[in-house]
Parts: sequence; structure tokens; C-alpha cells
Amino acid sequence: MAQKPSIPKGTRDFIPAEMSKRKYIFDTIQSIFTLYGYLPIETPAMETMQTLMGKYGEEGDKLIFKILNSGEFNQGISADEYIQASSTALAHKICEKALRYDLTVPFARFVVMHQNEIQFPFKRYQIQPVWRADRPQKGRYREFYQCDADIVGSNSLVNEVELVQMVDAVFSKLGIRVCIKINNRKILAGIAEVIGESDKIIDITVAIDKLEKVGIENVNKELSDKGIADSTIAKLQPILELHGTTEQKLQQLQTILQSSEVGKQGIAEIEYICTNISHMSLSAEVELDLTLARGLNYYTGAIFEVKSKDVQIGSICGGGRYDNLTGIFGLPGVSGVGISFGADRIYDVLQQLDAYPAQVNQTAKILFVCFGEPEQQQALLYAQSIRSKGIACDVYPDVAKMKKQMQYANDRGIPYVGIIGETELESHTIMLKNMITGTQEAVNIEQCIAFLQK
RNA sequence: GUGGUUGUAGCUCAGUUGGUUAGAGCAUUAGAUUGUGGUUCUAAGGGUCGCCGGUUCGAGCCCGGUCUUCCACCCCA
Repeated sequence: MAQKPSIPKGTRDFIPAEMSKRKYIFDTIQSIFTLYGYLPIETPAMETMQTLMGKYGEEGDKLIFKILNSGEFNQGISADEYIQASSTALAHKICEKALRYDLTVPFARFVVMHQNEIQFPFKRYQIQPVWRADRPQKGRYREFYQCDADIVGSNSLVNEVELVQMVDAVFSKLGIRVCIKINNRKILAGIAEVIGESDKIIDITVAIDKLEKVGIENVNKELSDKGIADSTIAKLQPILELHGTTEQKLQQLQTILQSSEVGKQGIAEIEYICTNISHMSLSAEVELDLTLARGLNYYTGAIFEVKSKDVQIGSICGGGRYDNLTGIFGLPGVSGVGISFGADRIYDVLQQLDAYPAQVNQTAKILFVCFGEPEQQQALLYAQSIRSKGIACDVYPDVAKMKKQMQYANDRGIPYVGIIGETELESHTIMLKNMITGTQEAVNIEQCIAFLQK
């Protein structure tokens, strides 16, 4: 026998039962995106190395899947070079393409390349897989889908407000209780400025990001490991210990960040977003979380992260404002803000909550069960007229035992079965059986259609 | 990338200090039932015990390597 087949680490197959659930998630997200006026685009699975490298920080570069050049990729590399070069330097020599790591950077590239074909402000959505050479864990895969909605070419905070609204719409439609955490990079910058460590802002945010997880002592320890003076860490304490409602937190921040222009700007932005949201009676909880940092280093303004309240799985959605992402590709002055839904994690959450609507597993509404070939031919005609009314209909393709045909309907959750035998054929009727109640009655095709349309 | 963990039928798992032909439940297929599914009963198919090597008269069990799974870190959807 041949060797057992396998698929690469961190990838998955999806059987029909899983696909219909996944499709339900994608369709829900897509319908909301469309509802808010976003337009679809797609970009290639692979980008040039140049486009991707250096956009996600040093760690990110390592997690990008590189594609080996085709043909004689090792030509022009000496043995010395091969042994001595760092793996990234070597990668640049033998790879000119890589798999996309997210949808935001390819989108920035897209905007620059198509700047004369699109009108700003440009709202796009994109639902495609991305790849990361991460070590897999629960809710962490090497191939997974992102569902992104971004708007570029507008500085207005209205966009941020609308994104929060959209996040709320998606999760309430899916029936997932969530907490939307918001923060602002400018506030984080302000904090760094106030304590006099502006150049260490990355280290500081990475450290305080872990507050909830490891506790304040460990955060302080990490800060001091990173070479931040104890007196400076002491200045940070009142910020880490902030609590109360969003209004109260903002009020306290006002005084702490008094001397920082950026900081005050960040506060004003958050205030604008929060006041507007408060008028909208969202079902999700919105919370200002100063420990929210988000690793991607291209965010410059508001940042968002969404967590499920009932399932622990990390964030299921995240995003923020990036002021100059297209600048790297030669188009400065275009601000963007966007949000990304992690469909695979949302799937895991729904799976754990068992919160799928019943019709997700339904294929056809009616199955024709026939006893012989003449009956089948009649069923094909009936099926055609039922389908013409937009009702999903299936005809069992083989002349098989009734039990087998009924079981087919049962396994697939088909709610009605139309039985056709000699008697029905003669009287031009269908024995319409309800598979849930078990009752049945003889009807003609018009009655049958009318019944199914109800 | 670092440290740990897991692997026996499609799935969930048994398998005695190393000892004949590796088991169960569920699932699948067929029959009981030639015009009626879910329940029940009967039977069948399905395993190079993740893979490669070693120790041994003998390995599912012991040892080494490798791959995979899951977990923590890193980072993140």
C-alpha cells in the first residue's frame, strides 16, 4: 500500500459539514461589509519579497513563508555564501516571492498600484487566506482566512465609529457576545513622552500589553530588564492602575498626559469615538483598555481588538488606523483605518458555543424518492419546476431501496421527501412526506410548490 | 525560534513486568424489512500500532532519531 498521505503542519481540510458552517460565517461578514458600502477586491496569494519584508518587524519577517525560486535557484551562490549568509540574506538571494502574511500590506500595495483607477475615500473588503510560519496551537493555524474591511484616503474619525458599529453588527448577527477593546497609539506615545522614554515606546507597549496575563510585578520586571529606570517605572504605575468607567479613565488621563500634545490628541480621538458610540446602543461592550498595544508596528492612531466573552481563544478581530502605510510604496499622505475578522477563530468560538442556526446544515428542501426509471423521469420534470421557483431540490440519482433513499434525506437534514411510485405516476401526484413529523399526503405539483414556498 | 507534551481502525479510547492471530463503542456497508427514514437485532469490511533505526529468541510496550498533535514562551487572527 502507498504511504499514508498527509497535509502540512498547521493546515486543514474541510469536509462539507464544516464548509457550510464556514460559509455561513463568511456570508454573514460579507453581507455586513456590503451593507456598509465596502467593495470587494482580491490580490494574489503571493507577493514579491520586497513588498512583504520589513513591514511586520523582525519577528514578522521570520514568520513569512518564502517561495523558493523555480529553476536553478542556487546558481550564482558560492558554497561560502551558502554557509555564511544569514538565513534572511540567503532567503533574499533564492526567493523573490512569498505568501501573503496579512491582507493590509498587500492592500496598501494595491492602492498605490491602482491609485488612478480608484476614487478616494476608498472602502474595500477582502476575504482571503493568509499564511504564517508560526508554530500552530489552538486557534492558531499556518493557513487561515482574514476578512478585512479598510477605508483609505479619509482622516475622519467617522470611519472609526463606523468600524466599531460594523464589528458590533457582525457579532450580534452571529450571536457571539463580545467585548470591543479600544485604545490609541497616540495615548501610548503620550505616556512614553510623559515618563521621558519616547524612544522605548515599543518595549513599553509590549510589556504593558501583558498586564492582564502576567500581573503588574512581572510587567515591571520586564520593563526594568529592558533597561528602563526604576524611577521611570514608578511614574508608570498610576497609569497601569487606572480603573473605572471609560469616562473616568479618560478624565484621569487628561491630567496625567497634560504636558503631551500627542497624548491629548489621542484622548480627544477616543472621546469622539466613545461619545458617538454611546448614542448607538450597541449590544457589544466597548471598553477603553490602555494595555491594548497590538504588535503590528504600522498602527498610528486608534486600535481595536475584539474578544469573545464566553470562549477563551485570543482576539477574534482586530484593527486600527495607520497613517502612512502607502508611503512605503511611494504614495505618501494617504491615511487608512481598517478591521480584520479572524474567521477561523470565529468558527472555533461558534463551534464551542454550538451557536449555528439550524438551516446551516440543510442542503435541499425536498428530495425525490423514486421506485423506477419512469418515476425518475417524472421527478426530473417536477424538480425542474420546483427549482425554477428558487427552491433547492434534489433527486436521488439511483434506483435504490426506499430505506436507502430515505436515509439519504435524513442524513442531510432534508425536511421533505417526495415519493413517486406507480400509483403516483398514474394519478399525477406526489406523496409529500414531512421528515420531521412523519406525516404525508398526496398532492399535485402545483400544491407541492405552493406548500414548499410557504 | 525555545521548553514540554501527544500518536493504536474514519472518530473516541482499551491493550497486564516485553510473549501466539492487537480489542471495544460509535461511524461505514449489507441483511432482518420487494411502498417509508431516525429505534432495535444480525453480520461484514476496515490496523505495516505515526515513520526510520536500535536492543531482544521475541517490541504496540524498552532506547535513539524524525514527523505530527496539543500546551507554555515569543508573537498573533
